[in-house]
Amino acid sequence: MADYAMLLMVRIYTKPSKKFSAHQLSNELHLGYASVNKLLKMLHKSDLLASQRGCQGGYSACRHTASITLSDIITAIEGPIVLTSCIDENNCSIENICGLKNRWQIVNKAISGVMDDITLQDMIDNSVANFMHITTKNLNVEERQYG
Amino acid sequence: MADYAMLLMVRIYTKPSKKFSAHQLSNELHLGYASVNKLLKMLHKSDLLASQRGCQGGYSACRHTASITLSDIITAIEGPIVLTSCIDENNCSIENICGLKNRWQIVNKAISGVMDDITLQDMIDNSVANFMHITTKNLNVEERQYG
DNA sequence: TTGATTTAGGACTAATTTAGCACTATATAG
DNA sequence: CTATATAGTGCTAAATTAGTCCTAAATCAA
Repeated sequence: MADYAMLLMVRIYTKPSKKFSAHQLSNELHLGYASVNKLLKMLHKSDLLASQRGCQGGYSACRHTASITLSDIITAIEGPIVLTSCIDENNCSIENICGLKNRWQIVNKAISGVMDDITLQDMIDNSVANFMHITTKNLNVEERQYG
Repeated sequence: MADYAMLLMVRIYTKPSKKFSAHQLSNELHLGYASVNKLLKMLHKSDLLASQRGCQGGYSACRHTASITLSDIITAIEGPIVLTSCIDENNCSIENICGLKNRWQIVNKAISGVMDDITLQDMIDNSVANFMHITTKNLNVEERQYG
């Protein structure tokens, strides 16, 4: 679902001055109306979209694309990013036996960190350059395949 | 489940010369026998553990801890790491409308890359030093909280 | 004011996924 | 031969998730 949400965000933020109704987006992107409707509500609740009710209303951009991260969008739809249950909950029955909690926390921060680095602007701009800070920092991505 | 698998791996690879039966690990780590049994089979199938059947048999280390990554363990239990369905499957019905596939691929590689950088050795060693290459490269982790 | 449109919010249902369990076969040591 | 322990497969139940539905509230236009 988070990928649908990203698609909606890209569509709306590509034309920041326009208002988009759920019906319109559903038709344009060939996604089910009910799901689109629900996702838009969630994105608005997390302050990632402005909304206006009533006739001629709809959803629209409300922030700068560079200030919205992949993390923000995923969190809005799926809740906090947690690799293991021991991180945000305190219900791990084997916490004292396991002893890996602090290391999982670091791993989790590393993953979240990557998602914090990727902005909506990166997703809107279809150029490799916008991803260089990700690709060169973390891994061996062969850039030509995205050129 | 992947976190349980990691726990099993850490336990077994901490004493590489020993053989561990599923019953023994289940008791020691307070995890259900059936689940432990299943996970060990999967880890063996992915060549992350050696196994010996029969009386006095069990599972044991079969590789170097530095050559086993978090990626390996997660993949063994949960299959390929894919953020979005468009990445490994070809069943996305809106692929031509969406246009974000190549960017999702990069994001996915970034996440996988982090997990490729973390080894079983990192998880076994309970020191911050072993995670420095992750923490300093990717993000603003406050190191003191893990000291 | 009335009606059409469109979001807000919550509840409910159906589908999928996942965890947990059971059973049979195979291998090994004593 | 027997007890132990993994290998492999299939099934069941639980939990999660996707998708639907309904009612309320806001806005615009006739």
